[in-house]
Amino acid sequence: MIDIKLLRDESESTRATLARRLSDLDGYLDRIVELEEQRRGVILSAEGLKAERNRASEEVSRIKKDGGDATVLLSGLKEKSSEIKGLDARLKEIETELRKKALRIPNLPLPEIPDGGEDGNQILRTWGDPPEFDFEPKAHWDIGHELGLIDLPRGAKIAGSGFPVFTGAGARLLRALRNFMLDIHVDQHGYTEIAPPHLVTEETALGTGQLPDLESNMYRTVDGLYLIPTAEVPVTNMHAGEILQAEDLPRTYVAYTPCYRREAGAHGKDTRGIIRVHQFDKVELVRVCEAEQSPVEFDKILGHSEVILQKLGMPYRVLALAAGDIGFASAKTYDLEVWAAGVDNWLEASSASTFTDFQGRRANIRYRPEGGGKPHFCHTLNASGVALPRTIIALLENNQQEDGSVVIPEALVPYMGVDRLTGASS
RNA sequence: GGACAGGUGGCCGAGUGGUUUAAGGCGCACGCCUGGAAAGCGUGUGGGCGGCAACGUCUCCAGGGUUCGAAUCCCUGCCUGUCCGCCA
Repeated sequence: MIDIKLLRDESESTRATLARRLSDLDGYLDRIVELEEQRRGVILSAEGLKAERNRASEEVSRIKKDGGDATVLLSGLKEKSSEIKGLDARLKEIETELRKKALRIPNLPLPEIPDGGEDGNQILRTWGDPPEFDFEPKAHWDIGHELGLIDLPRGAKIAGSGFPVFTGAGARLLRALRNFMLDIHVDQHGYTEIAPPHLVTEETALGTGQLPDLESNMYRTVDGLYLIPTAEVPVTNMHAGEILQAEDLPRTYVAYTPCYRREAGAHGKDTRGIIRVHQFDKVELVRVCEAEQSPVEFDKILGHSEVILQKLGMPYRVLALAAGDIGFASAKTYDLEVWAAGVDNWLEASSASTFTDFQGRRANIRYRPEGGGKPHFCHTLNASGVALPRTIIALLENNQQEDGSVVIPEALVPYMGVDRLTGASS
């Protein structure tokens, strides 16, 4: 959520920063500032009256105690009281609209990120070399079908397109990758493992910023709960409404969960196979830290994601997203795109973001500074560590052999139990 | 799902309409005492909003209502506990 004081006191620079997102918010911002002024005016009048009422009430109490008659005083109070009630109702209206509007303002992009929309994204560096083949590499949907790993038609039969079924060694591969990633993040990077609920309340989805912006991208149950689109949502919100101690920060969490995305109207290009699906598995990293620490924390969390791809030997590149391309809640996002030889493309396998105090403000996650003092909003960060389907795509496509088999990366062999997928076991 | 009992500050706990602008205790912080510590004594100790500040105001699970005035009375919801039912 935007800090309305910023909008009020540093209006021009704040508006200029928001304008980097390339969406027109001026009307909204004007209305917010207007409402904020009204709000303060009403508070001023209401509180003045309340102070008078409280003093008079004390007086009534004293008179009654002494056995006196307070009738005269009471008749005047009745009017005052209804006036207060009116102002309070008005205040509530204003605050409701103000909150509704403010919740739709995206986060302020950090100064260092590139300008522009998707075209402004910058490739910062590349790790590893795309593999060379003496034959025409196949796409993962063919490999997955031939080796009996992925059954798309049956998934479509059960739940519709975009719901893959993993079978045999394919299912084992998911399990192996999940455990491999969790082990690294827990044992080597020091994250606390979390197994969160997969359904969350509306308030929770508001806290991390999926609502109201991405309403159409989430599955909603008849009970009003939402299926999580990422573990970020339940995990970050664990601390909603809490005041943490600075010395307990950063809090670092890793969670494996399925992710559910409606992805309305996403048919067509780049959606074949399991590139873009309605349900997929992901290992997610979340860090909650003090405000000053978030730049350092960003480098850490990004590095932790990279380790996974490096250990799996997957070529990838790091993309700095432009201000017009980052997500609603993000202040800065780097994507890790993994190379996939069969589809001949870079695929986003991880997205690392810092949300500065945006989510902290929405979910009311605060910390008390060392040495005491008023609480501050926490900064939150997350990164995929990493998403499974695109890792599987890269693994199958990059490691395929001319005989149709797929070599398992060495680091994953202990988890898979075999060093090669041949289709024999599926 | 049904019945009953509850939800008060960091924690325990008192409080059934008016100095509760929340008693008391624990914890914590500071001070006194001490060679040092413990004990003891004293002082302080939540959050939000408005205000340059003084200060004001709100906050006893949440939201409505009654009243001049609500932690306290009424309604709705959420959560917790116990028992029963159902169930992986």
